Amino acid sequence: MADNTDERNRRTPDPRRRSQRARNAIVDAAEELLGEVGYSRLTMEAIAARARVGKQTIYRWWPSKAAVVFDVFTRLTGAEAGQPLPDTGDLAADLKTVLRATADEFSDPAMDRTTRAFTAEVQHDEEFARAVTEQLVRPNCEAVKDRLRSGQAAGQLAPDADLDLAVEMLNGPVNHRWLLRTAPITHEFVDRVVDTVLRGLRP
Amino acid sequence: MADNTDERNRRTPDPRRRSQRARNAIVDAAEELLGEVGYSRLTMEAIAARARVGKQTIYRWWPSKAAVVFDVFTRLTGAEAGQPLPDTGDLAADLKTVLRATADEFSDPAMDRTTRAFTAEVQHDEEFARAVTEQLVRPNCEAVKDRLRSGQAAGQLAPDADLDLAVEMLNGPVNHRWLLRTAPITHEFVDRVVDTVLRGLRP
DNA sequence: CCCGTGACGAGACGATACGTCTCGTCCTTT
DNA sequence: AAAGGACGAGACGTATCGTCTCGTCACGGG
Repeated sequence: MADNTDERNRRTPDPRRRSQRARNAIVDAAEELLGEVGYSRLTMEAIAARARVGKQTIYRWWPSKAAVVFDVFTRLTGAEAGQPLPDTGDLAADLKTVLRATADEFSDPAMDRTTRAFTAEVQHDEEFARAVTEQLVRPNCEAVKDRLRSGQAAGQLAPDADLDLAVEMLNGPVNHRWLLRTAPITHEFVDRVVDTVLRGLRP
Repeated sequence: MADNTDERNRRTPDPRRRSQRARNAIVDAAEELLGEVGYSRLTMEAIAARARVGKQTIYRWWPSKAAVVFDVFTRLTGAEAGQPLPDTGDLAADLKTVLRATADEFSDPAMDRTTRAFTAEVQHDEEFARAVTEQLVRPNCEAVKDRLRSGQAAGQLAPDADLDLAVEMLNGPVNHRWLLRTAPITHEFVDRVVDTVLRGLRP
């Protein structure tokens, strides 16, 4: 406990000296390979080789394969996470806009593969699950909830409507359909989900 | 192409000669180990050792680790898959009964671990996903749909209500909450889901 | 009823990928 | 200018994979 200087140096490298070149090369390589061979056959060694990087450089900055893929994902989704929803005054239309975009993302093969890798990892790594929830899921849910709150204030939802429930009822069906691949996720489908939820929660 | 007798003998062993003892021991061992170390650290070698079985005996009858866990799962859920729902005349009550049972299953640690293993595997194995969908998901959805149809005939749902949509809107939110561990799945939650969906789809 | 086919338990085997480590080089901070 | 440390490269021991090869024994067709 006393003198952990050695250990700290070993465990927490200096971020200021981190090579941005290597970092990008690694995430690039991971993204490419993810598309080529899928998550389960994605290996750290292949990422290192493709990125022309020592394996240690990966392990120095990322604790696991999942963490690397996490960065691939956040770069794909960009700054969009937690972005507030449009507010045109028409609650249904705004929700449809967002959910349609989600549907389109799910239909994009690259995004699909990455998101599945992700979902799988969330299942057997609870720590990773927490990170994903905090940094991606929660912000998005909050953004939707904000828009719902504004709609509620405008009298488009019952004053006592449970907004957390509403969020889950909007996302759940879309997610469920994608997860189990029961049917394609069309705009028509998400539109109907929105309509039904709003109908169920209106004043 | 011509003479594949050798290959056939090798590839398709005689099911009549299959050892029931070995089969049970393997599924038992897999279930135990799944509970002890989790799916990602579950190995074929450990299963074979615990079951006192040659590895080849596992590979002879199951193509993958996922397939073994599939059998663990179907044995846990028992014959319940595809069972018709109760029909007391009160659609909301019947749906709540079933969804509460689902909620309780999700809360059982053993079931939780197995189901997560499952969900993860469904993500990176499309073939496996098909098997799961056909043999577990579809029958359950159909059972719910049947009950909804009967409720629709009784005038409790709009005549033009989309029953496939309804099924997904019932299961989706529960599944979503469990999947992302956003909040505990209480009876109150599933009750509200049922109420909201029925309200959204009533005549 | 008995022979032969083939499933069984056990484990050796080569192949992969893991995560750690050790170099020598070169960049960056002080 | 010096030093510390991140870098690329790859060797290393370990773990697990899926296949294979034994010798044994039980089942089922003749």
